Amino acid sequence: MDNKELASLFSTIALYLEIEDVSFKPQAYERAAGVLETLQERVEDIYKREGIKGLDKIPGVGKGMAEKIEEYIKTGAIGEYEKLRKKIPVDIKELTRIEGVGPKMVRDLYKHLKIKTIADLEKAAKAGKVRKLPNFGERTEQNILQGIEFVKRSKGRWLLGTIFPYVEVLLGKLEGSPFVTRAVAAGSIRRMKETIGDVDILITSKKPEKAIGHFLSVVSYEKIWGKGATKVSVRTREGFDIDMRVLPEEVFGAGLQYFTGSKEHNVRLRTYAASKGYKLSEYGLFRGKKRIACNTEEDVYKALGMNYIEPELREDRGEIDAALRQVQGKLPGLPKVIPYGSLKGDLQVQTDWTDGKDSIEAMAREAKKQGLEYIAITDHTRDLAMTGGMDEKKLLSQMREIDKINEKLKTQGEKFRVLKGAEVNIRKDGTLDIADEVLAKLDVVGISVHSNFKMTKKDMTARIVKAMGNPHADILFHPTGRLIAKREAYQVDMDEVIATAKETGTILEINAFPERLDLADSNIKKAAEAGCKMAIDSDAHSISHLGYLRYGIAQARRGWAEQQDIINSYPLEEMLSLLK
DNA sequence: GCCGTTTTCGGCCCGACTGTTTTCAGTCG
Repeated sequence: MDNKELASLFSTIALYLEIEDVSFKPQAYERAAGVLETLQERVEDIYKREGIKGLDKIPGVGKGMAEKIEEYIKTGAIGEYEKLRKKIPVDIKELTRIEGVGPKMVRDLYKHLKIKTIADLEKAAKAGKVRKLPNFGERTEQNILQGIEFVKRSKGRWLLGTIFPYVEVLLGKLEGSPFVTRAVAAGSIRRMKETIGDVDILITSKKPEKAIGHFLSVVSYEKIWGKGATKVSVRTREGFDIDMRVLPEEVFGAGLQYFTGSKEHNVRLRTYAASKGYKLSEYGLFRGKKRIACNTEEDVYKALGMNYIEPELREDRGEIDAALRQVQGKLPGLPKVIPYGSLKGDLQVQTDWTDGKDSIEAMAREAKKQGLEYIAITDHTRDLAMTGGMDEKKLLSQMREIDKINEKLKTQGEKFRVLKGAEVNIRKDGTLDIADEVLAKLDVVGISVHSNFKMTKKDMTARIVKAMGNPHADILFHPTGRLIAKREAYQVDMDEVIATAKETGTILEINAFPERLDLADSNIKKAAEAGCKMAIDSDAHSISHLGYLRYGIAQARRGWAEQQDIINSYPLEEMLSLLK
């Protein structure tokens, strides 16, 4: 049983309770579901160790839900859920994925037409039955059909690395309009979440209608979901949604704060504001009718007695309390998260010696161009045959090649250094696939798991821990092996890996490749708290991938990491001194 | 059903847009 199943059950219960018009409970279940979704430890393990009391300690979980979790662990089912499902036997989760369809609509569709699934609904809508229901109409029926089309095609969330470059270009086009004063991304893009559901854009303008017209002229859209005086939302040709809102310049700060989210952060912030006698909305912070703050986000947080909170931290993971503590001079305050653009090197780069597309020299020159001072060439090793993995002999010959390139760069007056490295495979038994005496000659030894992903947690942990004990193993690359939306992380005890990293002085990687982003933010936070050092690497396989470093920095920021935690933000010699 | 700078009971974020209505409920973010 994993936490996600339970989270899904709870959010389904929330939907059922909304159908029944129960007040407040739905939010409670929804909140608990959100917490369980991202909880690191399995609830089953918590229960085994601390019993129902341990469950009660999970934020958002109280006595009632703790009992339901216990019931689920013991019996594999939750009676309450089964009861609700029997009463309204519909695939509510699936149906509410359709844009515009919520619990109440599901209730009516079931009541009148016995609709239980998306397939039922599609059939009824195509037959024109839906429009005849009370409070439904032709438009609603059309929207439902279009929504169903999207659900069918949708792959769900999009990788940050896919959406971010698109949005950068779009913002440039928006700023080019005389009707647009400012254009910024808000929402999960601004928080740099690893995946994005849809894109939120905020602009300020004195002529909202014209600004909206300009937006529609520069975006290639497939459909307009809705359009009002201050807001428009579209589905792009690429297949994701953009919500754009126009704000008056004077409330930009409050609006940006609100639309940046996260929802959980805002709920907590508003609740805190209310407890202090304020009202916070996208139009500002108010005391009674009087507006106290609205121009900038800094003003809003400051008026609430807090320091500015970076967008990447706004996930309701204790940042509000930390900001309050900081102002009172108490610890721990907010972290001073690592700034963008502060990396001096990249410690995982592949080249055309194995599965990369570009030469060592090309990678070096591009990295230099992007402001770096060093890169480590870390091509794959022997066991990864499909990439042309290098054996000791080939590795030694690559090292000679790197010497030549460094020499060449030096004679051309370029202040840049190419480091010798490798991405060495951790075999099933925890040994490495390159001999120690060759590893000793490398500047940077990365180690990683590329085979036997399906081992038990105990065996996988032992395998990785053993490899980290190798005196030449500098950095554990992509520590959990996950591929976002493609492959689950392998089973590994991260607490033990983090403890071993600290003990052995092994660096943990924050792999910036958009579909990896591995370590995940929650593990970065743990590693930083444990005092481990980390490295943000692009894992570039071509010159165009070197720009991925910014997603790694974003991930580090989301994990509350500071510049001192990240070894490749240090100058070369200092960085090297931190390796084994 | 949860939770506590309102602290074990009494609250629980706030506003825009849509589509159906004829004053508003539902949905979304």
